[in-house]
Amino acid sequence: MRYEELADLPCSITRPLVVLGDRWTFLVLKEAFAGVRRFNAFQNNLGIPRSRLQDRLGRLVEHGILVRQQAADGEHGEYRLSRKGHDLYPILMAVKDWGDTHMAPDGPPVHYRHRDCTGEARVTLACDCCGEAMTAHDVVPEAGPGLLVHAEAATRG
Amino acid sequence: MRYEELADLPCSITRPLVVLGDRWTFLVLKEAFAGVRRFNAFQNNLGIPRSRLQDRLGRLVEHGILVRQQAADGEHGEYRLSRKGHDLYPILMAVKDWGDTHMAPDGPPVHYRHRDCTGEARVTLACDCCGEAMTAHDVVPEAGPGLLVHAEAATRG
DNA sequence: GAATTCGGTCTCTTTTCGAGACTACTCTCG
DNA sequence: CGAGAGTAGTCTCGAAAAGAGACCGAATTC
Repeated sequence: MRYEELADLPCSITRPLVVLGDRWTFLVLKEAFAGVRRFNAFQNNLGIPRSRLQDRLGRLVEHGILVRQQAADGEHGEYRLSRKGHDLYPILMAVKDWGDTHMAPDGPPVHYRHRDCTGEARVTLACDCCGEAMTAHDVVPEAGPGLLVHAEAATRG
Repeated sequence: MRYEELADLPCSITRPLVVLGDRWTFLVLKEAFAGVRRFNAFQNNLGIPRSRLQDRLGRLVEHGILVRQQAADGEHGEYRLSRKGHDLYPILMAVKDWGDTHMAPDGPPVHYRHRDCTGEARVTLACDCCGEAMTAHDVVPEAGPGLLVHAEAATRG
């Protein structure tokens, strides 16, 4: 089971991707952000095989990204985004920005507008200190605490 | 081939994900952003099966995300990020932010620092008009030009 | 000229995926 | 009550994709 072991690496890009990186998971999340909560709604909107959907929803619940709620009034359960799941939104919007730029020859299919404003949601990468916009070229990686802990554990273990 | 057909949908989240959404592609890109350019380097760093890597690199080149460069001085070729590929960086950094927040109990393994500054790279979602920070709750979807063109094509076809 | 390196291919086994039938429970309506 | 519909979830089985690792050919090094 080599692939799953990647989740043990001290890398904050790799670890999420081991959970989220497959055909359907991000698409399921996209639907969740669009307000979808019922099993059949996910299934109909995406055309995902039912057993696959079952699997993915289960994994997302397991990781605390979705929360299973048994609706009060005898209705069927619902899958809702947790706080942790909600925090995934910038990832989807970053994907959207890229899609609009590079895969939408006819212009954006959907504008994601700011409520009560003419503007649109846009993802930016910036320095949290000086606020300057950044690209990959401006970034210098540097060991952080999680790496040291990991190295110590590896030495002991 | 139902899954690939998702790429035809007028959705700037779905379309990129059909290309990028699988086990390895984002991880390959992460390596590319870390400066990796050689086949064996990708393979060693990730532990990805060689045939799989071959496949993924090929697809990324096909989509103009990586560019195959035959090095001038008889050396082996290299895979480099195109402009289009380079534009994927915010997605990876958004994943990184989420990973740091939710999957790094010992703190971030790696800081992505702003060159010549004490700050760190951070992804933010904001309104491109008023500049205010946004979350999923502040977003209202609205039909854009790409959707209309799509609808017309569907009507004709 | 033997060994190595490198990118790449091939083969075979295992895993995952996809399609759709099937189950079980609830609700509704006559 | 009993038929029909809606919903969530399971099962089966053939197809596709992934994984491990051997193999190949060209260039490079020793």
